[in-house]
Amino acid sequence: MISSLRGMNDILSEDYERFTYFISTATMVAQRYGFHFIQTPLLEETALFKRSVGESSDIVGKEMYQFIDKGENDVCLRPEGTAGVVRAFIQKKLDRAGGIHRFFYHGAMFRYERPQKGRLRQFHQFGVESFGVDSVYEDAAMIMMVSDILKELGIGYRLQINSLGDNSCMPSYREKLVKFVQECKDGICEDCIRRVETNPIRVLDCKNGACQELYVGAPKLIHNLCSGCNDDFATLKKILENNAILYEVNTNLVRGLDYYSKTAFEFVSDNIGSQSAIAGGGRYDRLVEFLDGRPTPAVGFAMGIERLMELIVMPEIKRDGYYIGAMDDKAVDIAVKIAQKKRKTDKAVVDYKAKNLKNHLKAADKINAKFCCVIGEDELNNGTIWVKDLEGKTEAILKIEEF
RNA sequence: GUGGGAUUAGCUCAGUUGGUUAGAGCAUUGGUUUGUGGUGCCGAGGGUCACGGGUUCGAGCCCCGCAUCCCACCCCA
Repeated sequence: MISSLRGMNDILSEDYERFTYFISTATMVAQRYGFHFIQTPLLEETALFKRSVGESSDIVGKEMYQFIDKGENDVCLRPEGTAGVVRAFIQKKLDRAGGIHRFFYHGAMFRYERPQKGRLRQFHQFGVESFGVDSVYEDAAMIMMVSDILKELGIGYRLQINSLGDNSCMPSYREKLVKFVQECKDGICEDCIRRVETNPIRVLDCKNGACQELYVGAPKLIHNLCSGCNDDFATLKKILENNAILYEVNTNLVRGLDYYSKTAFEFVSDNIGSQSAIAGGGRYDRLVEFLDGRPTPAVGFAMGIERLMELIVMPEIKRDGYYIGAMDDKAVDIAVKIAQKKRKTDKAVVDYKAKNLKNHLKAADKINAKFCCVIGEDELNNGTIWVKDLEGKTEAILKIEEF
């Protein structure tokens, strides 16, 4: 037997119901905020991710499905969604056109990781990207959008926010931090020694307890912001408070992708195990320029659909459509004909096997039909059909041509 | 990539110190009180015990390998 590749799952029946329910809910909310759908390819030039996500990140460093195609191009399956959207934005010259452009997307992402619950090699994200708005109100809108989606789906969460600073305050902070970490170098873990070289900010969210103890006195990003970043962060908190969004400031919150600046946020659930981040995002004002576009402020987020699917409270399934059966083989043809008529507007399922009324009712109940319709001996003789509303428990005998 | 646990019917799981034909519940399916369901009763089908080796007279059970899932690390959504 051939089975699916490790960390790559089929989505069917009940899972698919959840999946589409999520997509339609998230789409509805994104459209309410004025966002438009965008679809970008699953396969992109490897350089796109190296330049945007950053070579120091684990995603690019060791988790990409990368290969040389038949035209000798270095390509890879997208490990995240933002880079492709930004690439499309620039390629369509929307950076030159100016104005505001708001997109949402959803689709498969690929990372060669060791699978776990809530962590797959092929997984799905829903994300939005906003270009051309530098106001921190847009950052807040991102957070409120995620909050709205989660509320619609009945999902509880904790929101953590932080500010990563911008070009005028981040570099000097980084120097300060590197200096601090190098002073306590002897006590820190191997990973942190590597991080100091590659991406020093990442030491802050090291999970190693010994490291964390050493970093208690480390300079905090939040205390080293320039006045612009500081004001924006204060404004962001105020907007969230005004709109009744609960948050906690996590000064160690660092986004895993290099392109973020200023606002960073993460939505966390306590109910799905260790892969607890269900949505994350922030501002990335420098990325468009990095990818050869005109400097354009931007902010966005992404949600992990498989992680959310575990948490979604599905609305109650309502009885729907017609079940049509016969108690005599001679009536099956009539049942099929009726079904074809009903299918112009409704769901109709025919049982091709003659059986007694009780069994028809059982079968109709099993498929959650609203109406159980049966043609028995009497009905066959009179040109009628017996119809029972399984919800209201009322029944009637109708002329077939009137049904 | 590192460490740990699990894998028996479609699903959830029993299976004694290695010993005849591997069980249950649910699901599926047939019958039934001769035209009233979601909640009766009786029956049936369904398993190379993940896969590949080994030890043994004999392996679902012990040993080795391998795959997948789960957990922790790592990473992140």
